[in-house]
Amino acid sequence: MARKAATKPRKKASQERSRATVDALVEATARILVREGFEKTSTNRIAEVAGVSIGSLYQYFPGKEALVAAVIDRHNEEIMALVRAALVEVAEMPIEKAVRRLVTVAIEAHRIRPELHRVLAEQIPRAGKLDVEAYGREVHALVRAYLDSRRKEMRKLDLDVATFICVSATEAVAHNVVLNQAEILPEKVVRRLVDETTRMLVGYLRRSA
Amino acid sequence: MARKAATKPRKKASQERSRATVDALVEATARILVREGFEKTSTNRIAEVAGVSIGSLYQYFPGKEALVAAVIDRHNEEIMALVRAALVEVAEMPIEKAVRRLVTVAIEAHRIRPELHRVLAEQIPRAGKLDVEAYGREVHALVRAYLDSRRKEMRKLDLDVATFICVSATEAVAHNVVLNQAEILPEKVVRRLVDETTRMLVGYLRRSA
DNA sequence: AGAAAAAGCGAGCGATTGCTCGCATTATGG
DNA sequence: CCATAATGCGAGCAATCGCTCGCTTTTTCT
Repeated sequence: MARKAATKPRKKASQERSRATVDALVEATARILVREGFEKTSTNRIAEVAGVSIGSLYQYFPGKEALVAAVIDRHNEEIMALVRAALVEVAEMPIEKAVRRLVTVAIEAHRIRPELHRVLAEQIPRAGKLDVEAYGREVHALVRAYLDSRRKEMRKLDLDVATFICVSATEAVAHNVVLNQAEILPEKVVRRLVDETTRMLVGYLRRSA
Repeated sequence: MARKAATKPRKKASQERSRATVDALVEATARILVREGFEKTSTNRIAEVAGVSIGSLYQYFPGKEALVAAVIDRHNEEIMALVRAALVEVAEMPIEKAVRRLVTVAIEAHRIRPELHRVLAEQIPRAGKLDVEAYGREVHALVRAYLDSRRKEMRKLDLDVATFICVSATEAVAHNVVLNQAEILPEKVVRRLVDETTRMLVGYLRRSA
């Protein structure tokens, strides 16, 4: 609180070409994470790959964690863009169609950058955890709102519990589909998994036994 | 292949008190992981906390990765013991009871050492990945075998796909229950989650639409 | 008892890491 | 056109890391 390093604001926004520098640094971080792993991701290496000096790096980022956090945020934002769009698109659909769409999107979202996703999932640093939780809460709220709006088509259920379970299950299937089989994913199998997951969720949400 | 360091077998089994040394090292690694995080987990620190010299550490473990892998293995083995026992216990039960039991055990298993589980889940090192996959395959095989034995009570389904989805969903719920809410877990809510998850899975597996 | 093997020790090496600071280069605006 | 700010630079320091090696202590076996 007291000090803020007057002469060296450490982390400053950009006005001109500095934007490019920041982008290059984040992009380099992502590439190194994917191609060399988290352990090899040092600030010196990042600067080198980005074609930027370490001095410049520290003008925009307070440390390695900040770089990695930026990569994570970028990736999460891409995913969230898909998810948000899907939830809007789905707002007026009946649950069967909606669930199918959402499950499909969940898998697509996890497939945006499989290798990066894998690294981020497997070698989590430490920071950014709060942000991830924030995204989680947002998804929960959005899905909950949809389920609430379609209450009439469903059995009596505890909205929060149902949302929690549906979101967890969907994420898990998407996550495992991308992480376990990775590259070799016959489109047929994916469709099959979407069908089955949809069946499970719809069966769980609908009225009737 | 060529060299094996004859005078320094590096990683040797134990005969007497050395057992205690190895245990102390693994236990110290776990404690540091939980209390100081993965970054602070250096071989020097591990030796210090274990009350053992670095020299001794390197007599039994080829490096930091091996220590962490040992902790992971230990933890996974504890979990697998519960899971294996549950699957035996459940072998003769009808699906409703069996699923309820398995979901309960999944949550219990994730609760063995919540903080350690969290660290291992959040700050994975790199090694041991193969072992984790091996456990995953074992669970898959066991569950698949159970489902196969109860085929008559269920609708026609692709065993592998159904197993994959059920295991993924159950693990995800258990995982999130432990990681998200962590300490504050009213027993009532847990029961509720078990009930709902069971309902979803049984509804998915049973015959009838 | 004594010798050999097993276990334990820790100073200290070479390498790497995160990061600073003084200076050079480029843009902006009066 | 030049003063001032913004941006970029990179040698190099202090700290830390993983790890070795020569040595002492303890145990085992005869």
